[in-house]
Amino acid sequence: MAHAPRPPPGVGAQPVARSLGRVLQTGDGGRGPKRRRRIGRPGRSVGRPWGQRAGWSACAGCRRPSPSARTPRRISVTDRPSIPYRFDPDATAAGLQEKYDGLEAGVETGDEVTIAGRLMLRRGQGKLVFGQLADSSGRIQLFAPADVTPRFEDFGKLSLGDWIGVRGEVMATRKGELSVKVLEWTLLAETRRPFPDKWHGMTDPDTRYRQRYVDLWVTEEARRGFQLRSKLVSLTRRWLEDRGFVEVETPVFHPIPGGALARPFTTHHNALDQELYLRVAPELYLKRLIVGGFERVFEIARVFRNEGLSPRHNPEFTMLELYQAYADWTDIMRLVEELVAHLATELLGTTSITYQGRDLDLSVPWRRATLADLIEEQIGRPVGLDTPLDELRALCDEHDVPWKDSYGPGKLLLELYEKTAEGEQWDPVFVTEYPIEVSPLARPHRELSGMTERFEGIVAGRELCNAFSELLDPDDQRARFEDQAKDKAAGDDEAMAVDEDYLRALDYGLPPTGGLGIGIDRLVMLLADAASIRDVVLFPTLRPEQDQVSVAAAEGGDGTEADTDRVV
RNA sequence: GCGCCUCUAGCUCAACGGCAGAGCAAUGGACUCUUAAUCCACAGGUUGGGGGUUCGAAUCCCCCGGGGCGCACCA
Repeated sequence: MAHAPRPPPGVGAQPVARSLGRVLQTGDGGRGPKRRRRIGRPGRSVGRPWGQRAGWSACAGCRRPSPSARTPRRISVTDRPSIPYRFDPDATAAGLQEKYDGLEAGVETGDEVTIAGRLMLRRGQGKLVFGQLADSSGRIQLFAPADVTPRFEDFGKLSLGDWIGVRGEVMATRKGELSVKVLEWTLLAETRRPFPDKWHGMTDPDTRYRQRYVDLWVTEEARRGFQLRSKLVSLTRRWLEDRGFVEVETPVFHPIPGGALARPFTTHHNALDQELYLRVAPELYLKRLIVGGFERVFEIARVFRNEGLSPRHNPEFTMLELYQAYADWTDIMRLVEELVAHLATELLGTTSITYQGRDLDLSVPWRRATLADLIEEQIGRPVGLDTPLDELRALCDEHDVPWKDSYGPGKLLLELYEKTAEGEQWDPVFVTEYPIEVSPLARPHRELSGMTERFEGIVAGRELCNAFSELLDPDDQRARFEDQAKDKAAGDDEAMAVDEDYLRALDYGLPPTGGLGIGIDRLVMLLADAASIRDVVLFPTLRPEQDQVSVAAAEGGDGTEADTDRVV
């Protein structure tokens, strides 16, 4: 009710106020609950779910237009106390659907339950109202006959989207629809804004991302995706803990950004008067922990990269990184394929999945192929680190791969691979043997000079993980850092800096270690069949809405110079 | 950052140089078994913002803003 958009101030409020007053009047007229539920802590009587409310009738003359919403208030400030402080549902929609599955049409069970949720559909039938209540588990029909449901008139006037609590009897209608016959009900929250079309829902991506709270109620797939994400993370933790991995938390603020080739966000700590970077990877801290004696560690780390947005990139995203002492890259390959197959089996019941309409086989073992082999598959010519620079450059030109004079053969190979081969992969493949030149933290290959024991897992044409036998040698690491620093000095924003403390840690001795980083968002995309990373990130990074920017500007400025360094 | 597309009622969409419309939601009413209920009535708009062309602009052009996709960068 009262959802006419943009009403003139003060108009349209009267009838609404009156009916609303009734909605809030919870007098039970002799039809009180059989068992009064006690809520609040023992000894205190803070609001009773079905009890009388004081003050509701005072609202008729005090209505005024809502300051923010386009729709007028239906509950005045003085009415607010009639919303109970607690509510105790003892059943869920899905739980009832499961428990009473197959209940015969017309049966009244005599079982009373208390449920709560949003009213998502409503169908009036004169002296009978049908509703559909949605909670986090699912939906169930409400059955409200005039001679049974208290404040029947008001029940029929509830807005789609209102939260209500209901006590009622489990029954099946004559048509066989499982329902709860409403014996008591109370308003738990009104919606002052109309919900989107009950059939078409919400399709505008911008609105879905900005107002995820609405999207989650109206878009089934959205809920499913995020539930899957939650389960995936939980299963991953359990799986790793079962294998002796210890979960840790390392700093988000890094004095020296490291662990990945990426542009960091910068910020400033006032008390330390210190520039800090938001981490682009937790890698160097986790390897310090191996030095410190944690033999198997992992972190599910939110990381931040100051780079473009795309359907596959969000500036903040979640990486699982893990490090296992005494393991090498082959151990990590097995770990990755087993973990992913385990997650697919647990979440989807199979390793034969469909992604974006195309079959995808995640079953173990995954294919192994060298980076050079995959390039050759695409361009029909063998290449390697010993291919003359001129030839590699010519090949790049031939395949529209841009290159710079500073690129050595390793970088040229990587560029060729990424532009010609990576996107062509579909079923999982471990791409092995990355050049040292492009792998500043990976240990040199035990047999091939110029190469590292590094691999990436590619699934559905995109990188899912990056892993290697870790570089142990402090002198080699220092040399690699210095090469990176040279690039950085030459203007490469993504190059690493020399991290003296990390080198000191290596001086104390890092044992042979296998390490891994998996993009959790992309893994969820794969298993949730999501086309965009924004479908698996609850609140993806967006340009702020205009009026929010002005609010932020007005509230900012506490006089410190840090204001100019705010990370946006 | 560049290119293409897009923005119309709360939501989903029409109208594509000639009176801005429909369905759902809302509002008033009818209905005791509905399933996106149905039926009657009623209301709802600075067509993202600004400028221009035109007798006339939601429609064509320019600028600005939001978003989507692609490229670039990356995971």
